Amino acid sequence: MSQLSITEVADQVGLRASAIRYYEQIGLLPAALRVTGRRRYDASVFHRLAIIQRARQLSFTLDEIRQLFFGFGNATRASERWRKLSRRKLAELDDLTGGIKTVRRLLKKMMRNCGCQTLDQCGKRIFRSGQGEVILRALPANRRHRV
Amino acid sequence: MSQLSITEVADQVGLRASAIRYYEQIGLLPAALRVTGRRRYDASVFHRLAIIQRARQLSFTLDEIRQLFFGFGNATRASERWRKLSRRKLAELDDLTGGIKTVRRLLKKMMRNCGCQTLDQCGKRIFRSGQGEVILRALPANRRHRV
DNA sequence: GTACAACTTCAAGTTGACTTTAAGTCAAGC
DNA sequence: GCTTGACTTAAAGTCAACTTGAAGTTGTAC
Repeated sequence: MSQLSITEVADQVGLRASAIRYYEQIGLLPAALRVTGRRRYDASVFHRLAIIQRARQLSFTLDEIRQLFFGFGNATRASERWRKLSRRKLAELDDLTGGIKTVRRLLKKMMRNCGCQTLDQCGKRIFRSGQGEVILRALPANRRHRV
Repeated sequence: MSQLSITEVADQVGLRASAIRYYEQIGLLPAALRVTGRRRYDASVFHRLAIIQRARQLSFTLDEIRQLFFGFGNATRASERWRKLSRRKLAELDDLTGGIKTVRRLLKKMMRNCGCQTLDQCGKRIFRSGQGEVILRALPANRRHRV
């Protein structure tokens, strides 16, 4: 019964087969059983993939998901693992939100105050006023790229 | 007087020489005057770079900065160019902020509600509950990487 | 017996904004 | 004449998370 091909699994969870192979390759999924060379899956792969996809949805990187699986002592409860990683991620999101707010403020200021005819005028003004730094750290993209 | 080497320019604006060469290569900076093969700059490069750096700070991509310079009719005022691009960027940031809020909500929910002992338990629950999609589009990183 | 689909592996390609490296050029100082 | 240092170019490397491509294998359908 529970002998699904990689394509069947991929279709059911909305991933490409290549993504599943990739997850196996980087150790996020255990090496699947092979039958005459082809991967065969049982239902347990859906639980693993559900965690991975939920974690991706929570903006965790594959590396962080690896930490979720393997970065804790064996006795550490799943809930504690999630909480630890989630706290870190919330802090990251706070940073990012702060950066976005700063950028929004600057954008609005630019829209309000710039009356330059030419970009060269603009450049001179900006140059004279010196420039501040805003460092934005980006969210892991979480894209479904379906190319 | 106004004959600066690429390193002098780079140091003054806090970029690497390689970044300036790269900007020239992709057409963001006009090809610099060469004296026996070496680039020589006058003060005007600072105005160009000031715009580029301010735009980067506003989270514009190099491609968007190219639009700022070359994507408008010659008669279009600088202020109007900025406003058009800024409006678009603000909309992007709104999307991103929305995505972040969703992720924050989900992270907190996970922290509150998960009491799983094992990740497999977790996986089963998540799998049974089906999964929603959150697509986050990331900010251009704006990093000073100074490796 | 052979065509075909569906898989396999391994390597290389994608994106953006650069950096790094390799190999070469040039003027100045000794 | 030779070294040094600052530059030049073109090409390749970086990061993440995959995808794509090439070349090969397998079981089944005709």
